[in-house]
Order: sequence, then C-alpha cells, then structure tokens
Amino acid sequence: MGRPPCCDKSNVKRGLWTPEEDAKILAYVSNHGTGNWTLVPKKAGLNRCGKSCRLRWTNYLRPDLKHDGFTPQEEMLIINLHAAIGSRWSLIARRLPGRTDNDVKNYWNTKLRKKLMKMGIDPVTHKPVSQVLSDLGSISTFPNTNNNQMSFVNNDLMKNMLPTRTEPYGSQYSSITTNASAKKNTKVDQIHSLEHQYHVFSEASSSNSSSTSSNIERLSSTQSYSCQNPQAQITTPCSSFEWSEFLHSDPFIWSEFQQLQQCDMQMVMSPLKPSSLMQSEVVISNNNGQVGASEGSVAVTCDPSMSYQMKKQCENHSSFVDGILDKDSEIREAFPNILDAAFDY
DNA sequence: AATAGCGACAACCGCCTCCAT
DNA sequence: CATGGAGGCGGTTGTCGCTAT
Repeated sequence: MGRPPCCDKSNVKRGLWTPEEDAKILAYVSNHGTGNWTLVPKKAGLNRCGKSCRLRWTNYLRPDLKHDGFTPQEEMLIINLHAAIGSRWSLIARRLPGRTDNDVKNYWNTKLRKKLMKMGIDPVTHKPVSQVLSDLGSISTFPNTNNNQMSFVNNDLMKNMLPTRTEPYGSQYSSITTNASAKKNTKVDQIHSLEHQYHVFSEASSSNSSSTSSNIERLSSTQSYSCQNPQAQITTPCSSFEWSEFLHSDPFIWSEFQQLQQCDMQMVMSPLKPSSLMQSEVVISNNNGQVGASEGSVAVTCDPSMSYQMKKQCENHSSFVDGILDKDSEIREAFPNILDAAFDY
C-alpha cells in the first residue's frame, strides 16, 4: 500500500499567497528547514497543499533568489543553453544563481522567444527562419505531425520572418553568423553537413526530453543514444548519436562547466554549435587569459585578444543581422525556389 | 472615466520518476 | 512485487497592473 494523501485537495486554499502565509512558511523553514513538505501546512498552520507550499518557497520565498530583472549576460546564457538543451528550465536555472526554473521559463516565454522571432530566428531550433523553412521544404512530402520543431510556424512568426536591423543583439549568434559569413565560399554540401550535425544533436536532445533532468548529467558518459523520435528518423538520417563525440567538440556542456563560470562572461556567451564549427572557433578566456582543460577533455583556447574581438562583435549589433542575411543568401542560393515551395503544415 | 488589450509573473495542472509502504 | 503518494519538472492558465483608445 502507498502513503496516505498529503492533503484534502478540495479543502485547501488556492490562488495568490498573502504576506501572512508567506511569513508562516518563512518561520517554519527557518525553524525546521526544508523537506517533508506534506507536513508543512499542518505544522506551519497553513490551509494549503504541501506541494503548493514547496512551490511558494522554491519560486518566491527562498532567500537566495534574485527578484530584479535579468541581465544581458543572463539573457545570453539562457539563449545559449536553450539552443543546446531546449526547454529544460530547471537545468538552465541551475546555471543562473538566484533564478528559478519558473523565472527562466517566464522570461523566455514573455521576452526572449518574441525577441528571437522578431529577429527572424526560430526560437525552437535557433536557426534563421529561412534555413528552417528550407528544412521544412525538404520534408514537406511527409504528413504533418506534432513535431515540436515545426511548432514555430505560426502567423506571429511568419509576420516577423524577415530579420530586422533595429534589434540590438550581442550574442552567440553574432559569433555564429560572423563565422558563417566568413565561410561564404564554402561548398553547399559542407553547409548541409554542418546543418545535419546540428540537427542530429537537436533531435538527440529533444528525443530524450521525457527523461529531462538527468540528461545533462548523463552527458559525462559515453553512452550512445539512438533517435527515438519517429519524425527525427524521417527528417534526419541519425541512426545514433554519440554523446562522447558531442562532448569532445563542445567545451561548454562538457564536464567542467564550473570552470567556465569562472571565466569572463564573454566566454559564457560563446556559442553552442555544431561540432565542426566548435572545434576551430570556440575561444574561452578568463581575466588572465587562461583556462585549464580538464582531464580527458579537449583543450580550450584562451586568448584575451579573441575575447576582445568577441566583445566587439557583440557590441556591433549589426554584425549579427548581417550574418543572418549572409546565411539567408547562402540558403537562397542553394535553394532558389525555397520560398516558392508549398509546405504541408 | 471606462475598458479593452497586453505584458509580466505567480500559481496551478498534469505527467513522470522515485521510493515508502 | 504492486501500489500510490512525494517531489520534480515543463506547460499552461489566472491575475494584476499598466497603457492606449
């Protein structure tokens, strides 16, 4: 037999918390600490569900929480992490001291997602819209599904498809797209290769979303994941995904994140990108221009001058948009009829 | 002044995994 | 071993305050 119910759901207060209720929670936690939340309502004299008490504490009352606005650095970190691991808000929040998963989730939904869409970036895949449309075009013969990678295709996005030049942005995207711009003369198939690698990772991470919290921790293993998402198998020929491969090419997610946290915030803004891009381009530095690579890891270049260049790129907001437009041109050259293609949504 | 529209954020809902019984 | 609640999580809804009309 299981445990007894934590509370009578039909007989507990719901809705916004009063200062008095907050005070009771705070008093209880200061005396007894956290844990065993089912007992908290009774012991603290609250007519609330224990689960509700726990949420109130973790999302609002915890003394280590920040209640001020998100900084640009935090904003960039959220975007970069979302690009890498998707909407694992609790994992993202762990990288942001004083922020909760609810904070991050709300900030993403109310601000960042719209911001990216306005810039012509698909907030799901973090790719330029035209690039995603080309991907969609290539799979347009398949039946419509609930694949979340297509979920962005809505009127709001379509209205904002074209990148604007007014939105300031210093980010990974600046670096990504500047590099994309630098690769202007690379062959189309090389571009496709990079896109494919990115796709493989995106699908691998999204296809395991049901196991949420443990995924990133598992990154330190060399376990091989296969694509479980049927749509992923259709859209990408990913028979399997080697986390070890990804780790060796991505110093950000890979093991020593704390090391990165000691670095300059510009480093934190370094992109999470397809492996072949990462290997030659990621530059990480701290104030001394030094960073130690952990055992068994790929050495990470530390170059203060490069960090400075990144900063300049970030300050130069137009470079990001220019990069997007350059990438756009590449795609349009490769798929001249991309915008004429009929899509099945 | 009234109110519709919107953004921000707190809180809830439903699902999943873990674990006590 | 089976059951069912606790805790954790992401998605969604509700509420409040501000602004435009």
